[in-house]
Amino acid sequence: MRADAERNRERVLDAARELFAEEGLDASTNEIARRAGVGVATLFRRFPTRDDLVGAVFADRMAAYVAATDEALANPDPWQGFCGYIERVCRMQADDRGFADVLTLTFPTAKALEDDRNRAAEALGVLLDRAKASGRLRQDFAHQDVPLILIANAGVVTATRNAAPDAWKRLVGYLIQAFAAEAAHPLPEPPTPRQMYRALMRPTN
Amino acid sequence: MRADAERNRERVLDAARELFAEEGLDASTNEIARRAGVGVATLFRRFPTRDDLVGAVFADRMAAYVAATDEALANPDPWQGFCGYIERVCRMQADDRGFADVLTLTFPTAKALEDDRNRAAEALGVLLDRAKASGRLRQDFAHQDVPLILIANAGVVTATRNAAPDAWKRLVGYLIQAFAAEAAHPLPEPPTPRQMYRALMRPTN
DNA sequence: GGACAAGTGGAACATCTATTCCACATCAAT
DNA sequence: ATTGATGTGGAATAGATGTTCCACTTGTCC
Repeated sequence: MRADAERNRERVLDAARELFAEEGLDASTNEIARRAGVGVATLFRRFPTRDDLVGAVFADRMAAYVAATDEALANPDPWQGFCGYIERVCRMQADDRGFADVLTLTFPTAKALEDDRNRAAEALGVLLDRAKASGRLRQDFAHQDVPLILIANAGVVTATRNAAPDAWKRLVGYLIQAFAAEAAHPLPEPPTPRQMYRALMRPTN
Repeated sequence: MRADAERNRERVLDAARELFAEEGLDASTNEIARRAGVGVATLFRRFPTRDDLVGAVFADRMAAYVAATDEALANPDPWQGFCGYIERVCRMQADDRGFADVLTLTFPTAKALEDDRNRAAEALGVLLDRAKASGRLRQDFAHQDVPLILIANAGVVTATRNAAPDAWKRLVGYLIQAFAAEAAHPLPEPPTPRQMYRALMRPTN
């Protein structure tokens, strides 16, 4: 690849990162190209589909997402590890609206990110089991509750981003208290893993 | 107004009610007209702005929303009244995606609905005070937490409507347990009423 | 049944966005 | 410096959607 081409590729990635963070995954390609200071053709030659662009832009964020589970597991206190994980991931959503979309919308989003998502899900299982075994996380907490939280948080983050950028902390604060074993009362059945998978796979919107 | 015109007006309202319920407030005007079996001009003559249409379609839903606070107040148990209210309003969102939008998006939505919203907010204040006085609702619950719940629920409802239509019950179950005084631990500050107002007034999306 | 105000459908216009195309510019190997 | 592969910008195409316009139709009142 020619040196100038590589430079332009980076400029597109930077512009896309910015715009996705501000406006979510549906930022317009023309606007990305404009902000990058290149023609639209340049964008499309490097990233023929939207997925290619999204995959490239969020590769590092997804790596951080996977790393978050590992760090949570590194915490000697299982409950603190769990709480820290939830807070951290929700903060990542608050900091980047595009990333909030990536976490709550699998299709038609980059295959490249899928692997990371699966790896995160696996580590998450261990984290939850450990927290339950410690007695602090309620026994009826389900894996599927995690994407449920992420979806709820994504809604709050999107709606309050400008007017009340910390509102999500309040929601997460309530939820974490509800997850504590001491607060446990019977709950409605969680969605099945398959249902939740399909919800995440829904075509945009 | 001519009799046939009145008939067409009803057909437009019915079609809009259906489409808004299925697809949310951003259903296309052309599609509404098509489903109603009338030309687009007919729709626009009766409802020159989107607001006029939205206001007419959701007038009765908003009335039901106001009535929900009254019914909650009619419940002799303040805590049950509160819980029933939250569940009921969230169910209304789940049953009608357009209504979920109306509740979480003030602008550019119908002025006509604004009055109802304010009336509901007033009755809600009484409901919350009563529930707190009973000792079952935590003292640090804020008025602003109600729209926060509605926003979170709207996100879940929108995302899981097809794949896991009951997922919202799980979220609401957790939240209600977190609202119980017995579970109370310190929380992040709630957004100010003014912040929350501005979040609801955000231009669509 | 005739007249005319009221009402109508759908074409037309204005925007917006994604995507493709191509005449021209630039790089880098020689 | 030449050359040709590589890369470029922006105009053009295509497909949505909201909104307006107007030649034609229909209801209603006499």
